[in-house]
Amino acid sequence: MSIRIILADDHKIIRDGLRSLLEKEDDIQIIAQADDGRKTIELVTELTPDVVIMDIGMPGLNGIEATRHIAHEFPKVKTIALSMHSDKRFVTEMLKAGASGYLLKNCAFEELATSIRTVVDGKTYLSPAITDIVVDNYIRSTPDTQPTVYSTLTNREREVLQLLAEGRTTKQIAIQLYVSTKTVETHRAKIMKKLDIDNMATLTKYAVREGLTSLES
Amino acid sequence: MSIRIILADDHKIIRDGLRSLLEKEDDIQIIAQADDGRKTIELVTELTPDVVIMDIGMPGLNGIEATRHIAHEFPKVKTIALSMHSDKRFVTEMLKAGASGYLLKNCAFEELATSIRTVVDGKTYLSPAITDIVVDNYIRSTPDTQPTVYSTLTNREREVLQLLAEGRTTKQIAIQLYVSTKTVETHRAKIMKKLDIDNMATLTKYAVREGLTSLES
DNA sequence: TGCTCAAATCAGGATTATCCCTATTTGTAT
DNA sequence: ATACAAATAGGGATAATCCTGATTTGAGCA
Repeated sequence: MSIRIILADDHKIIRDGLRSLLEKEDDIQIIAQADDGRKTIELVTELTPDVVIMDIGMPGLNGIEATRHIAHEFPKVKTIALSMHSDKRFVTEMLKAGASGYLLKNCAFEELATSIRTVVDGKTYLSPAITDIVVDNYIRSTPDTQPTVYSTLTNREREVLQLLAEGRTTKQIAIQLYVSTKTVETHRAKIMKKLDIDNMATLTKYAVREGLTSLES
Repeated sequence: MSIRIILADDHKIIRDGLRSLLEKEDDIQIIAQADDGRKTIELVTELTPDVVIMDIGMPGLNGIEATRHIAHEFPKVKTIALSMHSDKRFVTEMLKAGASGYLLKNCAFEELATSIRTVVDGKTYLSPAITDIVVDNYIRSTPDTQPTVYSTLTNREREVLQLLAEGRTTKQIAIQLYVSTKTVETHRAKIMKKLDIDNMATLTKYAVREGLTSLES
């Protein structure tokens, strides 16, 4: 009895490629494909597959919401997230939603096959890069709260980060906050250390992703 | 004599999938793969393939710049753009850069195979959705309503901007481009003057909006 | 052919920003 | 009462930035 799989990704050629790869495995069988979250849920309801390979970024209903729904309604159906992002928030949300695996799109095919057999076996499979994030998060987490990257920054640090990401100089920020430039420097250094970022370009992108500033201007 | 192809995409599993699909075609042969623009150029120089399947969004040197370089240095090597975007600006720039084909990632595999044979035959292949854009543009033949990074910045400046927005230091960029740090500084200064931007945060946002770099990482 | 101009390259020197380390004060939770 | 994180800030070394000026190369054109 082979493992029955539904592929969900909004890019057809990627689905085709994955199908072509998976067809080579004797114990794996693609039974359907979907290009958005809603379609995926319909197919799962109809076919109850063993595994869903789920892209995160899909139009309409995204992969995270679809996974949440499937995990709730069909606990036996395992979901493996296939994502371009190693962004912590996506990982966190996807795992909270009930995914049994999380793979990055730059992984090798062997990893996909391995992950499928792993989740069918009732275990969790994560890409190595993802494991790092999850472990890191676990180490930092207290029994009570599950701190996100966002909550690791203090109010003052977020304030400074926002101003930095809006393009202000250290001096301007110091004047605006009525502190010395050295203080602003210290805040920035702590922010960067906490986020493991060492340049303004990456820091700016982080701030945009976190909604602290917009892409405009 | 089969068609010799180089695959360039920064996601390994996508390359694997495409390879798996293309291997089924008797007249098509994958001779190498690359995960960024610079590597692609090196491989083209070394192997002179018939066709390069080129992802647009790659780190370091992006697909548009790589295509421009290849089309100029190796006119016999055909490039097919494989993109998630149907954004007019990407299409325009990719075709201007010298691409012989433009496919959307949600196309069917048959289209990819067809496009390869079409460009080898010396013709141009466009996804239907792309054809609409190009035809629409041709009919109206209006100049671009708003200038993009491609009209205001030189090739070298765009290259530097992309690296800056990816978080590289001046020194790293100088080393990568085999020029002095002073040269990189000059490019950056010119970029900022042209765009009327005076800080890295705003410059990074600009690069993201223009598609030179992604928000991730 | 010679001219012009933009693009790409780089230097010197002055000014700022950043990095790394250390330290004090203050509020808060136990 | 104490322990700890947050906010503040300085000193000194290193690196980036700003401003000015200069050379080379190639493309376009009278």
